[in-house]
Amino acid sequence: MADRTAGRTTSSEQDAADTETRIFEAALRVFARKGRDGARLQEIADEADIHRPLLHYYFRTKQQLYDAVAERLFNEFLLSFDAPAEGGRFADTLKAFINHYIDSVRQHRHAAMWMVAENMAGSPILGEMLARAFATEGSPQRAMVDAVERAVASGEIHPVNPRQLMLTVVSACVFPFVTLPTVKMMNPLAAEDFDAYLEERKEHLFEVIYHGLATREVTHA
Amino acid sequence: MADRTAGRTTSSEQDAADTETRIFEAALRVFARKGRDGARLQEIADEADIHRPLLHYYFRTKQQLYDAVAERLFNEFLLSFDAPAEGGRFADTLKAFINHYIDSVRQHRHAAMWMVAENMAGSPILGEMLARAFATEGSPQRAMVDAVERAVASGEIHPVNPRQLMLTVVSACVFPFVTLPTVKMMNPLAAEDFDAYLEERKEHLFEVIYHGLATREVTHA
DNA sequence: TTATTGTTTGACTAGTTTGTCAAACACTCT
DNA sequence: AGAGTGTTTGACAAACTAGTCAAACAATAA
Repeated sequence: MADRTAGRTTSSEQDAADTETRIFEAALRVFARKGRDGARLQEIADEADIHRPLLHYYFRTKQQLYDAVAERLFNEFLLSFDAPAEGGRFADTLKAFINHYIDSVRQHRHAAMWMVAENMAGSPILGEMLARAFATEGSPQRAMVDAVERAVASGEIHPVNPRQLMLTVVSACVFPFVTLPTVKMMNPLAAEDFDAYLEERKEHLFEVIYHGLATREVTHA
Repeated sequence: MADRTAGRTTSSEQDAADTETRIFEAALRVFARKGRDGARLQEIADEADIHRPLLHYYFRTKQQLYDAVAERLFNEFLLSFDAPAEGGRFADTLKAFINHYIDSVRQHRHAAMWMVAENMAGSPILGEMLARAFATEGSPQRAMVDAVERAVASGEIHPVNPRQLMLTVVSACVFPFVTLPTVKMMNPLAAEDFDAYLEERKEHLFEVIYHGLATREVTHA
């Protein structure tokens, strides 16, 4: 790869940056569609509108291209979350989290599917990144755990394992995108107007998770 | 493939059936591990302990082998569900559904991941099979929808879109298996004793979904 | 202008992988 | 035993694909 100096960007440097970006974005799309093994470098090159050997010039090998795209993608995805507001009812925090998560996955559907594929292939990298995020003071992920614990302490919600809860919420937000064709076939609204369906889903998730299904409150351990 | 007659099975017919079965099971494992594109026919042959051309003798092409395994796998998975009991509280029905679903996915983890991969590749076949199941009088899937509707009518639970609810439950049950490496890294118990973790998860899911997080009941539309 | 540096191109290679085929084999039935 | 059927084997071919390379090209700096 070119060693770009700190000085004024020249037109060739501009071209190079453009090329690299185009490769990057094309690779993102193709890998997301076809998976690492199904993707062909020729298809990526075509989609980036460059000659195939340039892929090797910028990213040595297919695997290195894949890894580079994956790492940036995962980072961007994790960084796309805001920390929940400190004060206020947990109900609002939860609602905001659900809404934000669904919007995020809708916008970064490729990234979400990529991460799932990586997990199914046994890769630990998402786990490592998430573990780092949870260990980082002030990260949105950590803040969410704290918010759950505060809400339990304040008595707003029942005692609950925050990690189980987060997994539940994330599952319910991400899974529909991962199984999109099935969801669209099973739900007329999802097929007609997916955005409207997602709004319905946001409401549903909040109602079920915060208030539960049962009509009368039951004391439970 | 051999046309097996209706008469007494001969030893060669037995051998052939064995071979076919071994191929089938090897293909299941390899495809589940590597995906359709990542899987090599040689690896399947090795794992089945046969010569590679036999794969073509029994299943014309790689794609046909893949399709054959996928179809049987999906069918078995859908058939592995029992219809919920007719009477009794919905709470019990829901609890049984969650427990059964988690156990089912644990046992057929390969199938679940395969179905997710197929969806991510855009395939409609899971949707088609599920749509058929939902349309079939007396199927477990249909029975679950009915149970939800009865529970709403009887006032045991708040009004809820049964399909949204089922998607939520299924998401929360399947997703942890799909993201297993991450789950194990984020939750010590999952890494140490996954079965115990799943028991914890069953409880958590029922509590959250049936009773909700909130400590006091709030009237809502 | 000319040298230098980084980028792009087309041609080529080496390895892999699916799929075919004819011959060898095993088993059953007459 | 011998014919007939279905199964297994080893060798082969055809296609594809990642990766290499040297030469052509473009832009800048001296």
